Amino acid sequence: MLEKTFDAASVEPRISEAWDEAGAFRAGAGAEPGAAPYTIVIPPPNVTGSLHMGHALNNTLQDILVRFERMRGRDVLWQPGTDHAGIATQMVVERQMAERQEPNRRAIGREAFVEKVWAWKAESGGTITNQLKRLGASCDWSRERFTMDEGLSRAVLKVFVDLHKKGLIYRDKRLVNWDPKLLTAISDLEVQQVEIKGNLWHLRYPIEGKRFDAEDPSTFIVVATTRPETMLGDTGVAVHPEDERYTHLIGKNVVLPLVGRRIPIVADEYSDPEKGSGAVKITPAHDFNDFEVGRRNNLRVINVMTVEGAIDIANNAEFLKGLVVDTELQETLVSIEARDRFEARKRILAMLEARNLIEKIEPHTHMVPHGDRGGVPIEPFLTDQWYVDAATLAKPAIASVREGRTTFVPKAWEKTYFQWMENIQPWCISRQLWWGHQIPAWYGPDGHVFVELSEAEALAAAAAHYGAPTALTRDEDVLDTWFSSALWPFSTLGWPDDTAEVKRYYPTSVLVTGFDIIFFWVARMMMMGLEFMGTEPFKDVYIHALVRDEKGAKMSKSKGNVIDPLDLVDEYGADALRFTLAAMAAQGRDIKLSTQRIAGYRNFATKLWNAARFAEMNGCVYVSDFEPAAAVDTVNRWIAVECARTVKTVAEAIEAYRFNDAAGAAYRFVWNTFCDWYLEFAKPVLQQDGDSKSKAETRATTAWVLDEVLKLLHPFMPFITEELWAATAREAGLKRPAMLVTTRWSTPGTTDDAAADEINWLVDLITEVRSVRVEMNVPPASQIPLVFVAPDAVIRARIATHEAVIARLARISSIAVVEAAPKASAQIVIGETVACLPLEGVIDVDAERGRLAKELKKLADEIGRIDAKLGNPAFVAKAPEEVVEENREKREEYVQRRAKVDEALKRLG
RNA sequence: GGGCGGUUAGCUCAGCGGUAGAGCGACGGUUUUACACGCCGUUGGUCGGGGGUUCGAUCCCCUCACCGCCCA
Repeated sequence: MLEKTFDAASVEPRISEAWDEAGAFRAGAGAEPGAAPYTIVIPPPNVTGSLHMGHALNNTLQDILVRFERMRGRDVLWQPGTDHAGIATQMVVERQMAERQEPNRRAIGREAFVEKVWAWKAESGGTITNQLKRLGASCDWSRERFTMDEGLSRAVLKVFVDLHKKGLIYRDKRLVNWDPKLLTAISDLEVQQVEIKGNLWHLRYPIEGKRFDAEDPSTFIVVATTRPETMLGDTGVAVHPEDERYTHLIGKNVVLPLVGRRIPIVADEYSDPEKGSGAVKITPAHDFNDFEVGRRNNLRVINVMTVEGAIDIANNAEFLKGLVVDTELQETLVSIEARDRFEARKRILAMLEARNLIEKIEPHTHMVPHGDRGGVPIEPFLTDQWYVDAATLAKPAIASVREGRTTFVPKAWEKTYFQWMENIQPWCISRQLWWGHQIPAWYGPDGHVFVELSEAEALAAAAAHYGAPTALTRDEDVLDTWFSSALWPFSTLGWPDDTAEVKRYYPTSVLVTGFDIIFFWVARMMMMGLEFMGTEPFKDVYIHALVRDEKGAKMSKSKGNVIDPLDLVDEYGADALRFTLAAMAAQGRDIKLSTQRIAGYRNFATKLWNAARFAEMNGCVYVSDFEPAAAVDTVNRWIAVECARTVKTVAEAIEAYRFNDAAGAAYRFVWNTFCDWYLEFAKPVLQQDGDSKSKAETRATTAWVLDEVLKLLHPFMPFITEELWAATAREAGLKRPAMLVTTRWSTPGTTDDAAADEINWLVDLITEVRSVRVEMNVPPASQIPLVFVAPDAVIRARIATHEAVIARLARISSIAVVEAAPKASAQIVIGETVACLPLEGVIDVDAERGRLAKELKKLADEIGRIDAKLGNPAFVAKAPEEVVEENREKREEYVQRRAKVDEALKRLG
């Protein structure tokens, strides 16, 4: 006997273990011989991460696809793994070392530090994969990969070296986004714009050759800036060429306050006459726009900061070049040198103020770039870094989507993809970190670079180049983590080795991910897949929504509105959470998650459980050769047809990534069709004494539908369905040939319109009787007679067939057939049939009259509406034939019904 | 400033050329032996405003308003 309720907490671990023991998730498990492959690579979560709602949604959807295709007999591989998350992981380990008061990484050296990171990974790196298992994610865990694995690292090396040899990776000196906290370059994508309430400082820069007088605007030019501390590195002032206020100054110099450098006033369209004063200071070493302006106008590039973002001028030859160290500059050097950039800002402003060089201070809200990991404002910084020529690699990747070889679902995301890909910038891939793939570049004594797969090959190349064996030093830097993630769809399958898995499982079937990493990851996989495999890495890209809190706010730690999916699993069960996410995963809209909704789907799981209990209690045991199409009883034929229809709907919806439609169709069938109606119809048969053919058929049908439902729901609710699959057999003393996870998806079914008509009539009848009972205030417990007025042969047969059901579900004491409607009764029109509830002395005749009159009016309105349409010659002429016909038929139905209701009303007198 | 998306029942959302659906809530009833995480019934919407195309518009086009997100 099944337990009274489904206990997710105790069942889930047991089922997980059983799947594991059966090897049910292994690549190809349960596949038909010769089946086509179905591959998904997991978006590798960050190894330092723990499961959040986004992961829960992302992996639930993938698991639905994977379980569905596995059950259909495809050769399924769901490839799991994690990425090494260079910066994040290095930070985690450094923080841990600090907490333990251990010497920092520089003190212990690179090798020892990297060892510590590996040790950390061995101990804590499995957190998120274990959490995914709790969700039921049916990845082939035996194939789990990590971007720093030996094999994946070889893939990285090969890609780097090959791209370098093709000229698609190169070293360049450019301004990069520098994180002064983490001391590394980061890519454009890792920069987040944060709105900051700052100031716009209007500074007076004295014109060379004039005696500065704060009262006399002709002696200075006002520049507006949000970052006054960078003024130390100013090498020009730009004004718009057509800005008449400044034309006379173009070509003149200003004397840079606090420093004394003569810097030119140049004309450049970058300067916006509408903004600030219309004149802007140019600091090419510390601003991306200024860098371009400087380049156009031949301005010097003077870096005035250290990598930590502190002022570095006292021993800075480039800064001091051409300067005379007078008392003013001496004061500046003493006061500002080595100060952090924000402290330097305060001091510089104070010094400018003291010299009356600040014209005004305007509060100014603007976007300030921050490093997404370090969280501090990034500093544009001039350094040598490695770059990927993304523009070249992007071209075939754009074509793939344009020409439909890879499709985004929903299609709207293709626009986003194109927009970014068509304006793509060189990708800075070097990072000044220790944790990651060290760049395979070695430098000779003269700085000549050798990029090879190994040190030995580099040395050999150097010997050839220099004509003698030459010592080399390896580039210290590592690669952006996304560089290795870009190879994920083939590196995880064993590439660059020529493995059977690469041949079989590449390209993958679909990539499931959130829109936030289209740029970071999807685009880069497209580029690398095309370049190295010659084929797009995936056929479809399904972009799902973001999970938000109930109010629609993005979940974030700082807002404190993060819901831990595992808390929900604990409270409602993994199945309920999964079903909720699937049901809410409508394309193109974010998910506002509310616990009420999850509770609702937990109730659904309970409903399913109870239906199985009911079946069990009534001896509904699976009959192995049961053939639904051969069923005799109408209700059995009907439910089999409804079930088959649902199977089809759900399958088509999953194929189209319409998860909410799939979940909705399954839900409605199980609850509203199977439980609310079929099982109720079955009760009189199942609960009659003795055995009958009908009882046996109903038992077999119930068991069969239940099995179909378990299969249908398994991709969404794997735990409860797997549990019931085993339990329903066990209780009957049977054993299933296979676990549900590898059992074949449901078979195509039959149609039977006659059965559907009959059951729809029955449902309408019962619903109407119930409704009238309530309206007429018939006490719920009382049984009342039902009288059919002159039914035809078909209806008579239906009445005879379903008498017991009608009596039970509509609480009817007796059913009779008469030629004329009894007086003072409530009358119900079902199609062409009139049925009466003779309630002489019970019903309120006026109320009944009102009820019928209301219905009559409704019918008249409908008919009027259709008449208006059909009376419109343009409609009849232009609308499609079937629409016109449909309206005629509908009108005919309404007219007939109106006649019946009208008669009923007249009978009341 | 540029781009994208949204605005449908009290709430959360489906639908997207033939005048609207679900879940939750609300209200009323119900301990009928699968299930009160249940059952039965009821209520509830000029589909953001305006204009256009069409025989017909929640659905297509234009426009306005408000709300998000991304990029400057």
